Amino acid sequence: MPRRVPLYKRVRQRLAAALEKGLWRPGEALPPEPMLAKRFGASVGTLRKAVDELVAENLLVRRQGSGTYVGSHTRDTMLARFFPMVDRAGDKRLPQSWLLSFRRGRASAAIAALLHLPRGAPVFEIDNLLSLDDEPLILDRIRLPHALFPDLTEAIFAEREATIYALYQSRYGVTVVRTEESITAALAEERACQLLRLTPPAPVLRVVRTAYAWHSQPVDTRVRLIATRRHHYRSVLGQR
Amino acid sequence: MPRRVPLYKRVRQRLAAALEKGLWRPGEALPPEPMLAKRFGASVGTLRKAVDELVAENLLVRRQGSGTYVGSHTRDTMLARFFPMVDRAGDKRLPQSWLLSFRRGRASAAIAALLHLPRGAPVFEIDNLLSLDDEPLILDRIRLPHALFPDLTEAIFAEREATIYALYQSRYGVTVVRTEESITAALAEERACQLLRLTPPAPVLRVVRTAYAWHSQPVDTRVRLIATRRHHYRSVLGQR
DNA sequence: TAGTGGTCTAGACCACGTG
DNA sequence: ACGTGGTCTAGACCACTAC
Repeated sequence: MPRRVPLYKRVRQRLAAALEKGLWRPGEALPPEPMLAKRFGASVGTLRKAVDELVAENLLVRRQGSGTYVGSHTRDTMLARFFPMVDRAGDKRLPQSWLLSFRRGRASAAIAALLHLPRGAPVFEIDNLLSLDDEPLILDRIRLPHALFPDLTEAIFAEREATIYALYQSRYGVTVVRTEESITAALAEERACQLLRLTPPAPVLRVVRTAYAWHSQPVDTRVRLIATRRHHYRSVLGQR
Repeated sequence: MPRRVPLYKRVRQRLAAALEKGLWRPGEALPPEPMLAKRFGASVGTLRKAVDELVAENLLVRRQGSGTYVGSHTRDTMLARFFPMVDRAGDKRLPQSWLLSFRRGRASAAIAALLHLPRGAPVFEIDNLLSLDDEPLILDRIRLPHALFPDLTEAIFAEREATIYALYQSRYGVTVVRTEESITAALAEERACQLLRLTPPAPVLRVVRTAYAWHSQPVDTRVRLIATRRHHYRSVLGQR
């Protein structure tokens, strides 16, 4: 445990806290750097070092000549940061989404552990099918805590304008910053084969994905079956 | 195309070129920052910004009070950066390696494309089995270009002291900085089932991994079948 | 104790974007 | 033309490591 916390780390923390509190909305510009530096009692150089870290974590975006902005979940950031599937040519495109079912339920032991909830806590249970070019690609079984999304309804979910994460951010002030996925190989069950248009015995990727907001707060978790006929999961290890 | 390249970017390039040339060996310390700054005709602050970038890419490692060192492939870096498999508890351990076969061959069209070689160029063809706790986990079919590893023999490969990437680095001066993996689901063939101790029909992860050195120079490529009985592939998307 | 990288400052000038 | 972030400098002091 470091006794002495550097000034730029403390500035970083205070800035992050202000962002989390919603002091500036997603997409909105922060005050100019000299003003922020004065407010936090630091030099511009030190303030910049704090901002550098938040930019590296995609919480802030710098635009030279214009300003520093609060990061927001657009289709582009979604595709670049959270959608791992590429086609044979290595290209990415956002899939179409098809809502299969929307229910209220209670968290099982496994779901409760992943979402850091008490067992039996109310959750939304959503089944969703993602397709590219009318070919089914991903079957999602999503669970999200009632506590974070109190007034969510099937209509709100189905009629969202952008991605699911963008809905979390714009309507509930919850910003997903990281997801963790665990990938195994599995044989698709009969119903999954029908929905994904596969003929048994069909091997699929079985991905358990949990999304987190700041402070590693779990936002949603899903079990995802992926048909890798024409697309594959791309993973880059090492630098960058 | 930027007309004006910032000084710290030019310093970064010259530093990276010196590293690639092997001016300092992996694990060796660079000269102190004030001396490097003077050599490159920049202030210490600018030199530090260049070093920051190379540290972020894992090419350099800073140790306060001691110096700045050339990064080297230890078992730890291997595990942390290039080995994606974790057990149920989320823990990682390096697997044992078992050499199945070592041959000389010619690059097929597919291999040649991945390794940026002319078709038919000489390559080494290595089959390798990775196990954890005497349970087979990964079956690797590795291809590497003769050109990069001219005097490689089965004995040198089999009797290496550390990891394969560490061998590339210490004996051939080739440092892997990035790998790209494409993951699909597949059913293991009969021989793969035997080697991985699976009973058909057995779903496995089929991973095509290509490793790159600086300038995106391909170093090796492998087709890897992974049995996900007790371990899964962990992938983190978004920040960090 | 000497030498290393880590933090912090103050200020000058540049490149870019917006009006 | 103005205001923004981007680059670059010079120097002071701190924290850590090695001897």
